[in-house]
Amino acid sequence: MPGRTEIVKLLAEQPIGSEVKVMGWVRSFRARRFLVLNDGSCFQNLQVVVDFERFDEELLRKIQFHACVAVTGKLVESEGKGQDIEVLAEQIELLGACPADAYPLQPKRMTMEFLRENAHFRMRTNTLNAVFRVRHGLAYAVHKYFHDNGFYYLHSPIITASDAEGAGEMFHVTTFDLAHVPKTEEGEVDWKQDFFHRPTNLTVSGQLEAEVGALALGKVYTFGPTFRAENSNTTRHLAEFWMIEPEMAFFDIHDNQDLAEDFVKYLIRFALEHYPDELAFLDQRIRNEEKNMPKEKRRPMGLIEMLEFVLAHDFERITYTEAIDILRKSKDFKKGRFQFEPAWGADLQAEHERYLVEKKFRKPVIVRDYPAEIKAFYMRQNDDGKTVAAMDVLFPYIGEVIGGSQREERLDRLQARMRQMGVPEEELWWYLDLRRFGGCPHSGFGLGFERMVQFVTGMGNIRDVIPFPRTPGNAEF
RNA sequence: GCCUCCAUAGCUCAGUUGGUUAGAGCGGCGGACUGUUAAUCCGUAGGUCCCAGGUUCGAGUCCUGGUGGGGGCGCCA
Repeated sequence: MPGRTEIVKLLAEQPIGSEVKVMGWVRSFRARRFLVLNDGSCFQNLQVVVDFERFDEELLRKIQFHACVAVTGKLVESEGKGQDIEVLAEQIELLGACPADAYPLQPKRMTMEFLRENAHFRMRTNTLNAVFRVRHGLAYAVHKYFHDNGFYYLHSPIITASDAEGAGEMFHVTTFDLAHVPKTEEGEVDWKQDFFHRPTNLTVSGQLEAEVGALALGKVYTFGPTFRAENSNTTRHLAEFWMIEPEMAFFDIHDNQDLAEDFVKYLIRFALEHYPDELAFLDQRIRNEEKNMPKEKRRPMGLIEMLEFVLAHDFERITYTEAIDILRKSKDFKKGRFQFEPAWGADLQAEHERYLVEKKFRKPVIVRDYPAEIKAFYMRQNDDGKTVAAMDVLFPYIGEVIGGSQREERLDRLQARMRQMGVPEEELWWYLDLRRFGGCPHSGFGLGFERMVQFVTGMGNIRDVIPFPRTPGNAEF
C-alpha cells in the first residue's frame, strides 16, 4: 500500500517528527482518545492518539475491538508512560468494521476451549499470536539448523503404499465412490481399479524413505505433515501433525543422542534469542493462570527459567534397564504411588517417565536400549540378544518429544525380526535392498514438532499450538 | 477405546437440604468524563438453566438416556 509503514519498523527506527501511515487491527480504544493498533509485524502494539473532537462521531463509533483501520499522522514521543512513541492521528480510515455486538471475541480473558471453537479468530489474541510467532520461528530454526550442519531436506511422500511401519492406524486414500466400491469375483475390494492400482494411505512416518536419502546424501531430514488415525484423546496427540525426521549414515545410537540433544537445544536457544517478547508474555500468562493454584500444582520454574535451565544442563542418559531399576527402588513405587508396576519388559508408563524427568533428574532424560519386544522391527539389535538400540527423549510436562533408534543394517537380522513380527517382506523389498546394496550403519529419530512448540511456549494442550487442529471428531476449520 | 468431571446471559462464573420473580463481573447498547495503559462513573437491555424422558405439590438443583466439551489413561511424536 502506498506510504504504509509496518509497526515493527516504526518501533525500531522511531522516526520522530515524520508523517506516517499505519494499518492495523484495533486492540483497544481507551477514553475515545487512545487507539492501540497491532498489524502483525511484531508482537508489540502502536498507540495512536485521537483528538476525538476533530473526527466524525459515526467513524469513532466504529473503531471497535478488532476493527481494521488505516491511520495517517505524525510520529511523536509519547507523553504518557508505557510506550516510547505514538502517532497523532490526522486521518483515520475504517478498512473493516468489526461490530462488537456480533463479534465473538472480547477484550478479556477467554478460555482456550472457547477460542478453539473460534479458530478463525483466535490468532488475533495475544496468546495465540505469540504461539504462532514462536511456531514459525521454530520451523525456520529447524531448517536453519540442518542446513548449517550439512543436512539435506528430503520431501518424503504424503501418500504411501506401505502399511508395515507399525507406527499406527492409517487414513486410507482412495478415489473410489464409497457407496459403490468395485469388488473382485471373490467379493473383495478390487484395489486394481483404484487410482494407484493398490491400497494407499496417508503417511504415518517418513522414516523409511528418509533412510533411502541417508544412504545417498549422508545426512537428510524430513519435515512434513504426518497422519495417525488413532482414537487418541489427550493434550499431546493430533491426527494431523508435523514431524521432523533426521536420518544419518554412519551415526550410531550415541551420535544419534548427541544430535538430538544439540538439535532441541538449538531450537530452544533460537526461540529465546528471537522471541523474547512473546516468551515473556507466555511466561507471565502461565504465572497468572497458576496464581490461584495450590503450590504443589504449580510449575516448579517459570517458562523462560525452565528453557534456560534445559540449555544449561546436559540431558541425563540412561538405559531402559537402569530406568526400571531406578523406578523399582523409588519411594513412589515402594509407597504404591504408581498405578502400573515398573517391570523389565513392559513399556514405561507416562507416570514412570514423569517420575524420571520431574522428580529423579529434574531435566530432560534420554532412555535407550529398550527390550526388543516393545519396539519396531527396524531397530538395531544389541549384542545382549534382548534389547534394541532405541532411544526416547523425555521432557518435563509433555513426556516423549523424540523417539529414534539406530537402524538394523544387517540383512539377515532384519529379515529375522520382520518374520518374527509378521512384517511382510515383499512389500518392503526396496527397504531391504538398502541392506543388500551398499548398506551402512545409520540412525535417525522423529521429533513431534507440535510437542516441541508446546514445550517452548508452555501451552498445556497441543491443539493450541497448531492453527487448525485435527482430532477425533473435529475438522471444522 | 477406557475412566472421570462439566454444560446457567455474548464471555467467565455463582446459584444453599428441591421452594416465590434467575444472579454477579466483564462485554453490548445509551450517556457523562478525559493523557489513558484491562481507564473510571451512571443508566439499560439481555436467559428454551444443552436436549429428551422421569421422580415430585414443586426441578437450574434429584434420576435415566442422549449430545457437546474438558481432564486423566492407553496408543505415540
